[in-house]
Amino acid sequence: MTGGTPVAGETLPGAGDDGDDGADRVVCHVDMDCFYASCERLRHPDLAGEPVVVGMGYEPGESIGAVATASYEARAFGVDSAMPISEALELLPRRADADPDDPDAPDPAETGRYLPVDLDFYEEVASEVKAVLRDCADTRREVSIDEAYLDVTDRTSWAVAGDDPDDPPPSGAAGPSEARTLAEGYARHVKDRIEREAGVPASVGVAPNMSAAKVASDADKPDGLVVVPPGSVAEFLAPLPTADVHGVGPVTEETLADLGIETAGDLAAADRDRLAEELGERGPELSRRAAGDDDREVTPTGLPKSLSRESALPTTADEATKRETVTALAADVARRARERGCLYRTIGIKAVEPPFDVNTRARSLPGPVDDPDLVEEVALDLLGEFDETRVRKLGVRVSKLDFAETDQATLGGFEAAGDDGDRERRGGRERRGDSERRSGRERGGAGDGGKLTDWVDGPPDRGDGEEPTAERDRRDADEGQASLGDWG
DNA sequence: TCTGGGGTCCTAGGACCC
DNA sequence: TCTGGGGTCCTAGGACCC
Repeated sequence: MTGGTPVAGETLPGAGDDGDDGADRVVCHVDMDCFYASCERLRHPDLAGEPVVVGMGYEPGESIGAVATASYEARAFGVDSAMPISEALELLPRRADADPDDPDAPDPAETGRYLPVDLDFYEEVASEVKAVLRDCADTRREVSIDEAYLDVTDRTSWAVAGDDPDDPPPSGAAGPSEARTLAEGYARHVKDRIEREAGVPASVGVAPNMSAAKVASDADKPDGLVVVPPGSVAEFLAPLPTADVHGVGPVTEETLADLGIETAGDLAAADRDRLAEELGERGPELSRRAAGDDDREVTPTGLPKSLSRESALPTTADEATKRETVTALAADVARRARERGCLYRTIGIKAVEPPFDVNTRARSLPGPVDDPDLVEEVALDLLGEFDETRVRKLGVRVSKLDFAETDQATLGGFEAAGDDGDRERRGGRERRGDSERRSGRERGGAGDGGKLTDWVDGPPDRGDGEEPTAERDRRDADEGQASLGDWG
C-alpha cells in the first residue's frame, strides 16, 4: 500500500471527550499480517505474491488438517482461517496438482502453495519482531505470537508534527485534516523497523486506548497504518459492524442484532442496563468500548493459567483407543509443565462428542504437584465417565498453576548448588513434587520452615545482599515473556 | 460449515463454613 | 430444627480470541 495514511475522522473542536483530558495515552496495536505465511515467504522468496496456505495438522500431499493462515492472495479464493484443508483445496487446488499435460488438471494460475505449520521457525522470526518492540516501547503486552500492544506515551505524543511538541495546539484541533501527529510518525517508525529487521509485514493501529488501537490495526490490513487521534475515537468506531468490536463474536453479534443493534455506534448508544440483562457484565463493557471508552492499562502478559493438549481423532467409542490417546496427551502436558517449571493443582479432561458437544471434567488435588503419573491416573479416571461415549476429540489440561514453588526448587537445587545437570535437577523436583502431594496444605503456613526460610537471608551462595524475592519476581517475568511464543 | 489446537475470562449452581 | 445472610471454593459450561 502506497497511498496516504488513513486518518480516521478529523478532530473536531470541543469533541475531545473520549479520554482523560490532558492525559491522552498513545497506544499502538501491532498485528503481523498472515504471520505464518509471511514467515514462509521469508525463507522461500519464490512464494512472494503467490497464494500460500499454511495448514496445521497438514501433511504434504494429504487433505487433512485445518488452515492456520492463508495469505491475502489465497483469501481472494475464499480460503480462510480455521477452514478444513479439504475445503480449501476445493477453492484453491494445490500447485503440485497442476499438470500442463493433463487437461483435467487445474490451471496453475488458480492454484496455491500448501505448507505445514513450522512453529519453531515462526518463533524465531517472532523473537526478532519482539526485539524491535522491546526497543520501541518499555510498556508492552504480547498477546500472541503475532500480536502486541505498546504504550508509547512516553516516547511520542498526539501533537501535530512540525509544531513544538511542548506546545501542542489546543485539543489538537488546529491544522488541516491531513496533519500528521508525532504518534503517527512513531508508529510508522515501529512498523518500518519490523519490516526491515524481522523481514515480515505488520499492520499497526494507533489510538488513545487498547480497544480502539486493536480495531484500528484491523481496519486497513494488510500493511496498514491507521491512526485514530483522541477525540475522534467514537466517530471512527460508530459505522463499524458490532462484530468488529473486540469481544463480540458470532453469538453476541446475533444477540445484539435481535436488539436492533447493528453497528458499534448503536452499541455505544444502547441502554446499558438492557445490555446487562441480555449479556451480563460484558454487555455494558462492550458498549463502553464501542463508545471509545477503555481505560485498561497496557500490562505485560502474566504467567499462564493453564496448560493443555488436545487432539482430534476419527470418531470412536473404542475404550482402548481413547485411553491410549489420553495417556499420550497427559504425558505431554506433564512434560510441558515440568519444562516450564510449574506445579499444578487441578487436572482435567475434555471429551468432544460429535458434532461439537464439549464435555469437561476436572479434579483438584489437596496441593500443587509435578507428577506425570498422577496426571495420567487422574485423566484416565475422569475419562471413565465417557467409556461408552463416541468422541471425536480428547484433551488433557492442568490448571491452578503454581510457578513460585518450582522456582524455589529450581533455585535451591540448581542455581545455588551449581549446574548438576538436568537429571539431578529433575530428581530434586520430583522429590519435591511427591512431598507436596502428601502435604500440600503446608504451603502458605507462615514460618513453617522449608526452602522459603532458607532464602530469607539471601541465596546460599551469594552474600551480595540482593533481595531474593525481587530476584524471583524478575525471573517470573522473564519466564513469562520467554514462553509467550509457544502459544500461537 | 461437519471446525484444529492452545489459551482467557465469565457465570451459575452446589458444597461447605461461619 | 428452621431461617437468613455472606463468603469461598469447586466444577461445568459457554463465549471469545489468535
